Amino acid sequence: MDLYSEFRKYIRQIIPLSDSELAQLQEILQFKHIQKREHLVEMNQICDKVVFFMNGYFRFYHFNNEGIEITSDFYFAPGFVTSYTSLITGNISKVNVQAMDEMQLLVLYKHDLEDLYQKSHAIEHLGRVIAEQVAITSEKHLFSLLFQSAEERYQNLLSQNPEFVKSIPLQYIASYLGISPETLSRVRRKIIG
Amino acid sequence: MDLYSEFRKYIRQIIPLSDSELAQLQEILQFKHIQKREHLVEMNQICDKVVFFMNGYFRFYHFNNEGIEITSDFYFAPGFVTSYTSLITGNISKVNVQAMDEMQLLVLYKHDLEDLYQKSHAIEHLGRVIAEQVAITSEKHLFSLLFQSAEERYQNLLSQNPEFVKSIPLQYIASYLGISPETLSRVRRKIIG
DNA sequence: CGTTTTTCTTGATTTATATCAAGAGTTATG
DNA sequence: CATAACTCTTGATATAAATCAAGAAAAACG
Repeated sequence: MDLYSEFRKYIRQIIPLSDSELAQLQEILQFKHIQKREHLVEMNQICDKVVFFMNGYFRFYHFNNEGIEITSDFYFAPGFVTSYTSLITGNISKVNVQAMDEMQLLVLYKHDLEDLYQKSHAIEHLGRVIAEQVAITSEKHLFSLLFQSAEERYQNLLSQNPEFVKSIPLQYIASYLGISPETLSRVRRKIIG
Repeated sequence: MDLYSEFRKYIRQIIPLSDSELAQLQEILQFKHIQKREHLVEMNQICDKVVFFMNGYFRFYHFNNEGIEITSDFYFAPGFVTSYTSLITGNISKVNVQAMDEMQLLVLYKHDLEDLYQKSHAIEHLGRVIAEQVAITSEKHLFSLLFQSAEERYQNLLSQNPEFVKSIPLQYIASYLGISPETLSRVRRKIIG
């Protein structure tokens, strides 16, 4: 199945769209290729697009005040990815968004998407549902940092997002959990026994 | 100005709504009174409403595995408040939502709101904008926990949300910043000099 | 494949922050 | 307004996790 078919299938799983609305959405898509380790969004630049992808995953990261790289998020296929806050506010992105595999992308530009939101109630609805998912995911990560210990956070990740632990280098997982790679290594040894 | 007028004014600041749409929205509002320290949402119960409030603030909190109360969020007037994840997913709320002042509330029930979303594109748009704001706010808090030290987080809060530090007991601020009250006290002494 | 590069683990030490304990302010209340 | 009930601060000590350092394991590459 090609990328466009996958896209339609994915959208239809979220909300029912008429053929005409789906066609409208598909009309604004732009095809793009991205290399492994290439950046979809660079820190300190404004992000004006959302992309759809069918394989691999993206990593979000940031350099803190000591110049240390901190990973804040992962987005797995299939789905949409963007530097959400930058897209919505129009301010510069605080994070780099990096493709962790070679991928085919379908790009939706903000300008075109906003036009569609105005034209179509159903597509506006899609936008709301996606915004709600982003909010929920972010809150989950926030709560794990605020409410749980390093070990609980890792256990929680294992049960909630096993694909993270399977596919992502542990140094990035550690950073996402707000701990050092050494601490994660010790937590894992303790758990596995 | 009464609560309903404030409500209309607040909505109009976010998006332009016709008189008829505003009337539709106002029709589903239910008036409610809440006492200081009373809970709008109880942990482990499903939240099926959003409320609008004009004074005071709400505190979100949770009990961690050791039974310690952790504050995760504050919502200041004027605005909407709800246990967002519970409202969207229909699952039980992980947090208590507590009124920190005596307040007058305008309640919107999920069921009524969803009807309106379907009927009115403009109100669906309002829902998207609010979801986006929730996502952005949550990401900001998440980033501060992941990227910054205790001291940086407090400095950041002082500049970004000075009203928090002015109105909220320090023990709750400390918890929101992911640190103990004693550590916050020491950070403050160091900063003020 | 064998070599280089990256990733992960382990131990020793340091550090930031938590915890414990007690007293000083501050706010609420009979 | 006096007493009680919180809230905040300060010091002493404990602890979880970071950092430093080096080697082992795994992955990438010519």
